[in-house]
Amino acid sequence: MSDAKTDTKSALRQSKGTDKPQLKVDDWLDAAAGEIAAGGFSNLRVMTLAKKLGVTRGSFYWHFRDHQDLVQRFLQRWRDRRLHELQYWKPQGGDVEEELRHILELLLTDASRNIRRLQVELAVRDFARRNDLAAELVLEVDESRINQNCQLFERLGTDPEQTRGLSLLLYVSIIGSQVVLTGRNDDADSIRSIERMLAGIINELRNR
Amino acid sequence: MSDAKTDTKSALRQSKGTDKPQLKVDDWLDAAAGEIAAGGFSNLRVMTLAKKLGVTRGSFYWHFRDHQDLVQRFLQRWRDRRLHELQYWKPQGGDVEEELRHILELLLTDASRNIRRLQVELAVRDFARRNDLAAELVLEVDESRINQNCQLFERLGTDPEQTRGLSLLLYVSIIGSQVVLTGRNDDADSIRSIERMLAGIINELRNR
DNA sequence: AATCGGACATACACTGGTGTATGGTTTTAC
DNA sequence: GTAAAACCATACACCAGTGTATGTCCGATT
Repeated sequence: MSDAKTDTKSALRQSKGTDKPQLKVDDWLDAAAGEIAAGGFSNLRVMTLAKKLGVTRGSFYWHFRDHQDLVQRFLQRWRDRRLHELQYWKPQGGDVEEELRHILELLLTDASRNIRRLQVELAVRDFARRNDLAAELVLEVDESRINQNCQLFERLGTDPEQTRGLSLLLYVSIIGSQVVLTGRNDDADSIRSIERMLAGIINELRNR
Repeated sequence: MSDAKTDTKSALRQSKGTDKPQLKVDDWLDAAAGEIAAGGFSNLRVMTLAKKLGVTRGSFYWHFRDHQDLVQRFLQRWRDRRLHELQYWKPQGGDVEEELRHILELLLTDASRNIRRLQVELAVRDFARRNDLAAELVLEVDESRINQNCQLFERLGTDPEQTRGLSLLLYVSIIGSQVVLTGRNDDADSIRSIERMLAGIINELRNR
């Protein structure tokens, strides 16, 4: 009996690869991202994660204090990454027209490509409606991204009075199109349509 | 013992009011709306509903087959109501400017007033990402509302080529602003800002 | 080579939630 | 006013999931 157990165990270890990559916290968080993307935060089960990673829950409770600890660390990592990726865009200072087109492409079309990141973001956003920490972090991220937009429009020479409004409109349009259009058959077409619309509007307002 | 029981029971009935309004299906669905608004579909517990309504789960399982039945009927009622309320706006055919302003007011500012309806809508939308029926119904509602917008812009004499794009933009902006801005301190201000922005844009496009 | 801590397994207790069976009590219809 | 139907209570079996305590293996350090 105990022999059989040992057999299956070692076999399992081998099947997981000759290298035995012991799990780090980030591995758990990555797996959590999968679950959250698939079914939201309410679908985040410790058992499921463990099964998915090929270990038992005993491992989990070594890395994390409890379920809530997992959630909090996940949220914090999410915020850190979202804030960090903003720094990455800033330079690029060349032609304004080109940049605008590029930004829109990046924000709308490209964002709907890596569906995983998008699903997670929507899940976090939904979770923020009933979790204080999530709400706080989402607020922080939103604020940063809207400010980013403001800086963009300032550089494009938009009427300063309209800068904030335009930034807001752009942002809510992006989020809205993600919420409404993702996973539809006319997905790409509609996004293109909105993208052209926004580009037209911004040009219109600049040339006045 | 049985006397005591009967006493407490009758007392309880009295405490619930001299009229003893036996529950109908819609009562359960209304209560469900409350739970869903507060914590999403994953927060929809039969026990909680029963406690909230002052009855036991025995009542629930008379009205509904099971938990899933509750969810399905709730979704269907939601769709029916959303589709029905669209009919209610249609006429109003007077001044175009006035109507535009009115529509925007209605869609943005007014919508954020009755927070309950909004919370439910967001919850349904989130649920639609992992439930086929919800996804189907949300799609249906979205389609109808976007078409509604199209009809509006056609009546306003917008360039027919841009009608669809503008309708989409308006819709995703509304949903987006609901997702992003609800429950913030600068809630109303930002919504106003977006509202003015959209009004300006639409006017701009019409006068060309 | 002995040990010590990191990483995981196993087993148990406990909670919260569903579904079902059965019986009791109101309402309604006639 | 009574019988049927609608409505609700009680009690049980059952499951999924968490948390915890304790045991085990394995690699690195000295």
